[in-house]
Amino acid sequence: MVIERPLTIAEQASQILRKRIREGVYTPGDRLPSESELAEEMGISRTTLRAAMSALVAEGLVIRKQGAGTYVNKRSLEVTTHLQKFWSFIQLIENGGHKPSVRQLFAGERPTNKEEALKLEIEVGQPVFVLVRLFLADAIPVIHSTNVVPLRLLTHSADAQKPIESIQVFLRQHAGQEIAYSTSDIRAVLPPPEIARALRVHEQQPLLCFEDIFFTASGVPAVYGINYYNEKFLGMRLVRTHVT
Amino acid sequence: MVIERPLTIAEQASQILRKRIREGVYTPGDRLPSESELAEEMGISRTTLRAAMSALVAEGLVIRKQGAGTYVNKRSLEVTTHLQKFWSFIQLIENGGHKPSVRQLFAGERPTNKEEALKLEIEVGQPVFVLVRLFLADAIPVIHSTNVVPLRLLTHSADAQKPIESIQVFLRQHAGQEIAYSTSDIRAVLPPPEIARALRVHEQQPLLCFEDIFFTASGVPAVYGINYYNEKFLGMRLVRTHVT
DNA sequence: AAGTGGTCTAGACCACTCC
DNA sequence: GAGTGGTCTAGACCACTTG
Repeated sequence: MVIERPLTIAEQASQILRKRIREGVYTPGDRLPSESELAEEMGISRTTLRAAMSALVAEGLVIRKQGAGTYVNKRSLEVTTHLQKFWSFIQLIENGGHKPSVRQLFAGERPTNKEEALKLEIEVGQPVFVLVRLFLADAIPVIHSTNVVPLRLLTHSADAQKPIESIQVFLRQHAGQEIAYSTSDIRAVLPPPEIARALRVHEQQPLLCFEDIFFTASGVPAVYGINYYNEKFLGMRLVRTHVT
Repeated sequence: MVIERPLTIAEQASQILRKRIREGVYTPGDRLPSESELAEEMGISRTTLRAAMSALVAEGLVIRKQGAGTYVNKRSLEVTTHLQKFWSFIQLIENGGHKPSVRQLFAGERPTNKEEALKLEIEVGQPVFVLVRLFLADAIPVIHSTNVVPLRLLTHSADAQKPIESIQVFLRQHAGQEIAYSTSDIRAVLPPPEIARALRVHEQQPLLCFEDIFFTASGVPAVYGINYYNEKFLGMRLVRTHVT
């Protein structure tokens, strides 16, 4: 059971605007109604509408021009991935226009190795829960993901059978912990033989590797993840908006 | 001559807070004064202070806990790069704690090739201004950067002698254009021989490759950039904050 | 001059934690 | 219950473009 926080007014407004763009009410290159008009139409303050609009700006969906208006980005369709907020690989693959699926390769306990212990700030050999998954886009393996969680964080024991959707949800359910932030080290690597096999690439094929650490609000490392990403099949595109 | 926009109140407040954290007025793990207190102290509204604080949150410098307070992230020091922001490579290297320097390998005109023409949406063979630079951290080459600008955008001809700091500034000065947003495709590649030589790595050493396109507000591609990044010497770390 | 986005305010109410 | 951050409002003034 997942508890849903009700959407804020600003989030609802964002969704309405996103939908209108998607459905062509506002078409690429068009100027949107002014902020005041939209705010009045939706019955919200201009401040709140601006907050809603800022989300679209950050996504590169619209572009603000002071004194002139806000325009639908002509290239909004080319923009797929938002590294800022990509939390779920499933969504990443869906956004890329592919059919996502997951194969759970391993889920169980074992002692930590040195690397993991260092990153999670625990003693070597302490037990951890390990989750290895393969994400497929249209049945082609694109991401190999390994996640490691210190066992002592898990209050509710994990059911190894049930597939796990996202690490955030997993932690919330089994540890009562919320992720406050994460760091990702981005590297280019030649894949270890096992990974290359799983992703069906040559060992000489460079892969993107994301080494993530997820922290709770108290600054405790809760998850250590190593993710190999075959960007040949699934573009990894980052959008940056010039902040004014 | 560069025209400086005066800093907004929110930006000034951000800087003050950042400075206090850096100088240890607020130390890692500490709770900051409440938003109301800080706002009153600085003589600004709480709304504005929150905007200032949000910047620090996005950087992972502080962590907000509803009902409890705002805390200085214990790991704020480990956080170096913020991919979200438009970065200048110089700053990137400085943030990594190294001494930056630039070697300009080439600056001049030539006709486009097919790839560039495609990305810049111009005809093959149209003249472009090309800038090839090598960025060094403590005299070690870490980034090989090639930028291509359609020549017809450049109203003020470029002085090939003068070193160029950043593409944004270059465009502002020589084309009167502002960058509104950019897209970056992130890939892992084996470097072409020339790049490998410049960065002093083996050709079998995978490198991160950022393929950037910078757009003006009207959605016109203004710069096409290919940047090879040797992350072995300079970590590329991304921070993501869990948005509430 | 009119209209647009950019910034800021003072104040309200709510959800949450427990300093 | 007191104090904190989270959200929202109505309105003001400014900077900018010319829809």
